[in-house]
Amino acid sequence: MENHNYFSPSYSDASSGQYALPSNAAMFVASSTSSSSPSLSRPDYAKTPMDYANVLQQIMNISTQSLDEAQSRKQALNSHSMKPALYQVLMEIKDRTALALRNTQEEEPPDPQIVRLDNMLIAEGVAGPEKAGSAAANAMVAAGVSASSRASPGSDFGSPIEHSEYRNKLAQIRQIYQTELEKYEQACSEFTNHVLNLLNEQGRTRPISPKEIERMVNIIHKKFSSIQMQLKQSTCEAVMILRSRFLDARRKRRNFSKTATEVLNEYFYSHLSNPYPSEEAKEELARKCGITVSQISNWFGNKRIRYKKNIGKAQEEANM
DNA sequence: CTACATGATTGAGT
DNA sequence: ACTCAATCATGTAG
Repeated sequence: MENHNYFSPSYSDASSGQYALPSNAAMFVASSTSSSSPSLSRPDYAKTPMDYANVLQQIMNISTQSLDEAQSRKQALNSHSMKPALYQVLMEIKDRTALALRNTQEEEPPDPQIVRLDNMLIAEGVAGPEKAGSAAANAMVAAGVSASSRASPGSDFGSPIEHSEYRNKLAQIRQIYQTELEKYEQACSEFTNHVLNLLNEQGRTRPISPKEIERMVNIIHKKFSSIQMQLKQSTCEAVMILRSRFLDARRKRRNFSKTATEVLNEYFYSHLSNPYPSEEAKEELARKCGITVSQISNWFGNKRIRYKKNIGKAQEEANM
């Protein structure tokens, strides 16, 4: 109850000092003691230039005060019975003004870009649940289909090596991605905690509403998620490069088996007058050779053009 | 390593 | 949708 009168002795070292309080401190005293001490309830502390001079003088004097004295004053102020109520009011005002303005353009939930990257990483088996190899295999099949028509998985000799190599690299990327992600998350929560502590600390000397804190946390998370997006972006790129390195059939071309070429050549030369197999014939050949229909089409396309070229060359030579 | 063979891709033409 | 022609990128024989 005698909290409020502790302001007066030290601040009134000049002449008429008992009103010369910092403005908020004055409000404090005024609101809590309006009836008991009428002189304090009047906000006339800044009525004359002299009062301003007083305030300034007192501010200047702060540096000469002893630490203990300042501490004890701080404590007294903090434990003032009206402080929570005052802070409550200030917080509400803050929420209604500044924060309300900025709240309007928040809440734009998941960034489509990051969703896209997430989906891709999950599809590639980099993010999401580990499926012990099958993820990589699935990714391979998917890649094959999307890249264009690919060979049937079973008949490709040499592919087991590719698979395991691809899996290894993918696992490596996955590993890096996850440790990095963990690091970011840790840093994020560390930083968030730090800020929360700071805000809690400051909450004792200035009004900070829970909403404000929440907003701050949101901002932090947004910043960190933009960093995460970069990580995801580069991981996606790495996967893409890996994919093109190992899955692009053009890069890892395998010659067809000897028997397959024999079968194809046999068909070609026995239908030399019209080397255009029908859809059914292609399917038949594909079955016999253990390759896909589109590979058959490729082969015949290449064969026709190259046969023609060879014939032309041979005739040129014959003419000479 | 070079030169040629070969499967796949691309773009134009129909 | 299919073919042709050119081209790419690898496989392989010398």
